[in-house]
Amino acid sequence: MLPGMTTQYGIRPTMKDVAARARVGLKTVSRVVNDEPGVTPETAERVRSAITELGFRRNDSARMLRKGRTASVGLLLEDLGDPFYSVLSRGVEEVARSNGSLLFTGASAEDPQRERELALAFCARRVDGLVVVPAGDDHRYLLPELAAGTAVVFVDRPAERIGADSVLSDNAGGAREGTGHLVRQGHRRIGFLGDLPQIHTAAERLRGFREAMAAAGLPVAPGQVSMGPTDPASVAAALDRLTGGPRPVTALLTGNNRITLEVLRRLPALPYRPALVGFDDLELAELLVPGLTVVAQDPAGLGRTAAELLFRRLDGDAGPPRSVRLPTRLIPRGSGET
Amino acid sequence: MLPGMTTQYGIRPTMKDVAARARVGLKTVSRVVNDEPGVTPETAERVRSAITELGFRRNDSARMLRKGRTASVGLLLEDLGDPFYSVLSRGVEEVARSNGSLLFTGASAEDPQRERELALAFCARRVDGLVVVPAGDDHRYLLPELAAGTAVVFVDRPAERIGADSVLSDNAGGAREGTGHLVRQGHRRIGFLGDLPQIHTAAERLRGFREAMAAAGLPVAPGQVSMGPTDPASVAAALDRLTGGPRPVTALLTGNNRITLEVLRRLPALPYRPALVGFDDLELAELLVPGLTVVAQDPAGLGRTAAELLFRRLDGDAGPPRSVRLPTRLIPRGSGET
DNA sequence: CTGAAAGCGCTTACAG
DNA sequence: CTGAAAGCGCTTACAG
Repeated sequence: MLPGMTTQYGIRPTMKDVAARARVGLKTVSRVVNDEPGVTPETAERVRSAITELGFRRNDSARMLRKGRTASVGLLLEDLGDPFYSVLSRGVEEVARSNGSLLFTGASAEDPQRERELALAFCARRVDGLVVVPAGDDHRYLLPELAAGTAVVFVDRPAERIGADSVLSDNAGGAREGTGHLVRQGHRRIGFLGDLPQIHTAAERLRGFREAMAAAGLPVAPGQVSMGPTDPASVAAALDRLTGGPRPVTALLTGNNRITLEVLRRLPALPYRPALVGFDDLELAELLVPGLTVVAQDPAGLGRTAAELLFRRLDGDAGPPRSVRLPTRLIPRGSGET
Repeated sequence: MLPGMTTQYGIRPTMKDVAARARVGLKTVSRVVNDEPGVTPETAERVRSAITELGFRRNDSARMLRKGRTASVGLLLEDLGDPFYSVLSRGVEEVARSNGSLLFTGASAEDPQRERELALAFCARRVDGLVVVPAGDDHRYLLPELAAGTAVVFVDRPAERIGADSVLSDNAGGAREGTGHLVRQGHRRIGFLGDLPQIHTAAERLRGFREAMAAAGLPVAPGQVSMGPTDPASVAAALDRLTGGPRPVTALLTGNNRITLEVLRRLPALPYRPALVGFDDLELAELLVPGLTVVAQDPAGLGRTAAELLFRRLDGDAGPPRSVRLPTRLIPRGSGET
């Protein structure tokens, strides 16, 4: 216990307790706690002593109930442990902090039901705003919240069936660039190994892949594309299909960091080594032999941009829903230049 | 807007509004909202209609002000984007979710002042408990909070100057094992490249290194140890010192994932290639050539264990402060076996 | 089965 | 400069 403290275990002193001890009114305590003017130095000093002695700490939850705003925002994403999302969340946290907001975080694990429960739980706590990496494909459940004034910005994937701000990477453009890069290396049978097709980013990257192939006049046989879950076994099976048939691919564009990782792990087991471009950068990519060529997104930028847009809305910006698109960047390091 | 909804922008309906519309008392609405018994089906139905029509959603912040517990916990760590901490936070999040709690997250950026501000901000929101990766070396500022009943568990690094639960990796043991491994490969001049010595984990790992060297009867010259900041330039300079003098080290134990990463990046620039064991596993470690030998921690286990301990405290466990130590695991992959 | 009153810990709007 | 009353949106403890 601190010197002079008289706190009792499990009992939090309130402003009322402070007021009693300092022999002043409640409002005077409130003035001192909030640095409002109009308190004589002597009175203020008496209040401050009482605060220290009792170990008083203002209850911000009660305060916010009265004030209306909670100075908190919710961040909802797939998986806190995924490097892509963890860097994204760092971006959101930085902006939240600099705007004086606390951050609720939750993971949906790609489950629409869980996305909805978490988003509504955040809203029930009356967060001022929500940054959402959506898992579901229908966000109308947020309409009452939007109507009530809760700001919502979607990031990485767009809002579905409601009008809301979104911040996305140029997924199709990135896939076009990655594919075009492989085409320029002379590849004609290029494979695309992507995530579940109902995931927006996966569909967009597949679209970019197809566009680039079409632009190069190259056909895409069904056996060149595989969309599905990204657990190790599924990716391994898909890789075997793309590289194992009568006409195996000579190059591969992998649809996200988890897929790229699994493909890299399986590469030694393949009968040959296809050229490889991965969507998303990996931390040791440059240290592999050959270095891993990637289409890099800017996860920190996605998070920062989404959060900045959110706070602009909270500051009163009431324009129509905005859609921000962040560019991707091709980084050749060797694996895609064979 | 949903069919039949009459919500007005920026105005949230309250239980009072629902009660008025359903022509019942406030308490009856409360009963329906909380699935309490003692409401006739007809009355309940009238209330439910009013809830839907108004788009009512209970204000959980107000609820918790009255109930006492907030069903939320705070997680405070160094950096949300660091893979080690992001996996740790996933562990905390999982346990929080399964205990029905929401999670506040904040990053201290290794700044004691920021740690304190964030921890107290969480407490001001009246989180039920706090999981803290501490940055500072004096946590007495939390004494009033502990006294008031807020549960606090320290993770990755211990509490300083207060008694509180902690969940740590066996840092000294892991460093001993990594060093011993290099000794068994025949190395005699082994270097240790660690984080700032005031960081508990860094000091512990250095201690383990020294113990293993002493146990092997090997001297440790000052030029074999470097403790300092982990930005790229500092690590590069330290590496040059350890490998550049008249008696360069033949093997190296690196003190954490950031340091290992920087050393790996600089390795090609060195005149020779020292054997290398890294503290912390890296995602692509097995795919490097040679594979990276590591002393792996269990970050998810640290997070889960800390959160489980926290909720046990919240469930009433009032025993003396507990200190849990999680084992590390040596994973030989090639870089340490030369 | 139903609801009016008091209270959770603050701030707001006023009055002195 | 100071403070009593009302209210934020709920739940608790009672009474009918």
